[in-house]
Amino acid sequence: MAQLQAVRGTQDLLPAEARRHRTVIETARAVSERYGFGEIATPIFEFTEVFSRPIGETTDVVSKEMYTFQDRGGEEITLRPENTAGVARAVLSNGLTQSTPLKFFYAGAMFRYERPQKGRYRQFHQIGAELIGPAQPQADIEVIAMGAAILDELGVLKSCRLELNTLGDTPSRTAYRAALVAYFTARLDELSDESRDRLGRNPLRILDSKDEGDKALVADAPGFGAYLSDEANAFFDQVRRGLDALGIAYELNPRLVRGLDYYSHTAFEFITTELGAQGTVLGGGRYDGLMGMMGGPEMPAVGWAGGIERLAMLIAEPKGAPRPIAVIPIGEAAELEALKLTQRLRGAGHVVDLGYSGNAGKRMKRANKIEARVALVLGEDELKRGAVTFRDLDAGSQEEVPLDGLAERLKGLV
RNA sequence: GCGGGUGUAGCUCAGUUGGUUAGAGCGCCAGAUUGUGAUUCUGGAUGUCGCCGGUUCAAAUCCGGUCACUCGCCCCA
Repeated sequence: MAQLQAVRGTQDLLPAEARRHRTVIETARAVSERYGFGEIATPIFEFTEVFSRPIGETTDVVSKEMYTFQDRGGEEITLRPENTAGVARAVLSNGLTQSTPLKFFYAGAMFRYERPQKGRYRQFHQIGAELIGPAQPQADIEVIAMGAAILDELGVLKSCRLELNTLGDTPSRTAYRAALVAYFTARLDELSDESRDRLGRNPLRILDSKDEGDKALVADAPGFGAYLSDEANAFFDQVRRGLDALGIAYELNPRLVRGLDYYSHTAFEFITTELGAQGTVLGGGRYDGLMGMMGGPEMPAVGWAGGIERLAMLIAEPKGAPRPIAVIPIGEAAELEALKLTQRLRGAGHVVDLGYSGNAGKRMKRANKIEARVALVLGEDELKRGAVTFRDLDAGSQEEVPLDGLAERLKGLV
């Protein structure tokens, strides 16, 4: 058994679970289409630097969570830990910067070497949206609204809150970061080990520390407000006004920070209270710096990613396929005719199950087990008369129906 | 990467202070019913008690390690 386990942090999606995933993806895809987002699929692996440069060498994702390896040709390859960098790379590779705005939707597997937990896997799946080109706050608004619409359509928006923050423009953030580093460096010995570690990598994260000692320090730390430029403030105001106008409720959370370096301005997360610590179900923000960091032209953009596993846990049981028709041949002679009948019915769009073995009783049992709506019994007697015995499995009644009347009889039933 | 919990049949779980052949329900298979399901009745199969090692006359039970899941930290979707 030990040898036959799936690799830690990976899981098999059996049909019931796969259906839930599919519901999430198809719902998101349909909504994004209404917003004018076209689906894009980029490779599951890229050259390592596609991720390491823009995401940031010091981030957790790059420094300890990537699946990186050398391929047989000696290339440094990484399994994508997220898809924004891959999409940006595709935009540059394909020269799409000439035709902005670009609107992309995606769904697919991502890989991060983390300690697995409920809602956190090493191979996990995300849906996502990227809107590349527009610098206007309207883009942020539209992208957030689309995320909210998807959550709403999935029926999970009501159990989520939207947290919103601004990380300001780059000069604002750089100045603020420097102020924070100065403040915490002066109080280094009061800082928790973890936060001391964060000071070098992502000082903004300290603001969200759960350590009691840190919290006390954070309370007196400089606020971002003083460092926000007028432009950044005005931008954030417009985003908020837009959300207000659309009736999208949010809470301001000044401690909401993104772990990836390429973010700026708007940051947001839809968080559910129903999944414990892994409550962020969809999150993102503006990443004006990304395209430039990758060596392309400076080009503003905003987007988000949503966790399919997490969403799949929250949605209601999706409705299954229509109930099947069970075709039940009796006797050697009927086998081929049953096969042909099955094929014909499937061609006409019906869900049909043809059991492979067993006597009539066994096959009826199987029909019942798969919750067939009707059973069509085809034996030698029926063959002679060019008919089938039509058994209504709910009513428990049956009658003989000529083959050419079958379509009519099935109408409205399955 | 750090700390806690859990691991017994396909599933959900019992299993006493270590003591004979490890149990139940559900499910599965077969029969009652070889051309008719659900209900019912009868019978049956399935376990390296997560794995490796140790203690012991004796280990599902105690100890150590390990793997996996899980909760929190961390991080994020």
